[in-house]
Amino acid sequence: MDVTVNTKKDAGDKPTRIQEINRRIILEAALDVFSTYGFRGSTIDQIAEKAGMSKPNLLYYFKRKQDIYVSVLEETLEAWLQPLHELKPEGVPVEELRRYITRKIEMSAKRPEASRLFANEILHGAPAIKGFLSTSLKKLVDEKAAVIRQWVSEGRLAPIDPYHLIFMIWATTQHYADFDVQVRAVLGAQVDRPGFAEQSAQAVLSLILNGIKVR
Amino acid sequence: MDVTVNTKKDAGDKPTRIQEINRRIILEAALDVFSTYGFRGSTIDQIAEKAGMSKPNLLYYFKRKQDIYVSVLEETLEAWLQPLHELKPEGVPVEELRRYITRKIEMSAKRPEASRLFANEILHGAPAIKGFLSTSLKKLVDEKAAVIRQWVSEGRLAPIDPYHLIFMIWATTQHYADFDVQVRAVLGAQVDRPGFAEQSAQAVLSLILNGIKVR
DNA sequence: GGAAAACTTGACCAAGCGGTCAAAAGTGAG
DNA sequence: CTCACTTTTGACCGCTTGGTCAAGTTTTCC
Repeated sequence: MDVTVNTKKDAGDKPTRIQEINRRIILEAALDVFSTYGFRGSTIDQIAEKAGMSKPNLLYYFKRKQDIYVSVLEETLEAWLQPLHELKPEGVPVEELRRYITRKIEMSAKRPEASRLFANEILHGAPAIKGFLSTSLKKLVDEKAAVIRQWVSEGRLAPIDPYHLIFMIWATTQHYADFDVQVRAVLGAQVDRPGFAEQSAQAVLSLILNGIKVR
Repeated sequence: MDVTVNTKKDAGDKPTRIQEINRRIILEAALDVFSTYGFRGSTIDQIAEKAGMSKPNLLYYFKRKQDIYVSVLEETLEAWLQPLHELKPEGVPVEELRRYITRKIEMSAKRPEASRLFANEILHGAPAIKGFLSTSLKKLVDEKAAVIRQWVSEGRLAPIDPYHLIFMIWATTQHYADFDVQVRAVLGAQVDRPGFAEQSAQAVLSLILNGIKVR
């Protein structure tokens, strides 16, 4: 699997109204299907049905299954990394991290499919976004790790390796989306009670923030 | 996909020497393949090749692809939950949790394929082990959550919801196995430097333990 | 050593799936 | 309205893959 995007009309031709609408519909259907069954587990027919069109019609907009997949991935990646971009060196460390964690939890709760899509992609070796991970993502993380390290060296955070801190935040915030069935199996119906998301967020927040506060 | 195991000689017939050997070989090969490509992404041929036998021969031992899958899952599940079993109410809370976390990290480091196998299964809705999750796993977690809650109520741990604590431990300890490519993309070669595993373990441990220590 | 049972495999089948194609139906600018 | 262009689809193709089968080979046990 390579990373080439190969949608119809890649060249500058501006898309027609119908094209815009149908691309959107397809990508939404594809996010649903891919996040549930993974790349290999999903079929073009499934996506086509969910999008309410015939398979050849779908293939008219995206020439290959991979193209749909990569497009969905690219579309969501941007939004996914946004919260980390907003971690500002000039803020109060604990507050900055609190906001970052809160935003990540919100995103996982609001768009669990997106979370699962990435989880699945990475779990299987990230064939489609490996390049992205080791360039853009690495750059962003390096940058923010430096910020955190600076905070630590100023004594405004407990000493902790910034990379590991970031990984832990990722792991915990995405857990409830990615492993939803497991959480449900253990906690049962209470997962659907109002306030559950807030309660989880509170637990994650308090544990991590307590762990990094200077004492 | 249902949960029926349907291996040959399910009935009491004791397996022959050859059967024992070949089942083992197959299950090992299957763990490798399934953990890398997921259930749908794996083919019987791949497993057969890795196991060094022909496809029909493999199917002589496990009648269906699912049977292999479920067997691998069951085999590893037991070991996977062992550390949690060993969380003892009579121990010193922080030390008990330290040991639990340490053991979980060791397992993830030593058998990342097992971790990925579960992650993939759960990510896709746990079709094969949903029943197990909501019975055995739930029972075990309920039990240990009660232990932790008791510790908290005795003031020996900072107040935290025990279920969320357990989820966080799972999330963080499995992250390095499940999202290995991402960790590698960000950290580069240092992942392979000796001592990296210990360093990660230290980071996870110190953050979680600091977060739950009474202050 | 030989029969019965266990094991192994090449050849094969049917279903599923990614992708093509040619022809029909719809759309919109002049 | 018309004609060029875009969009839609039924039918189809070839390859992959899960699973079968019958015929061969090896092991076991007397």
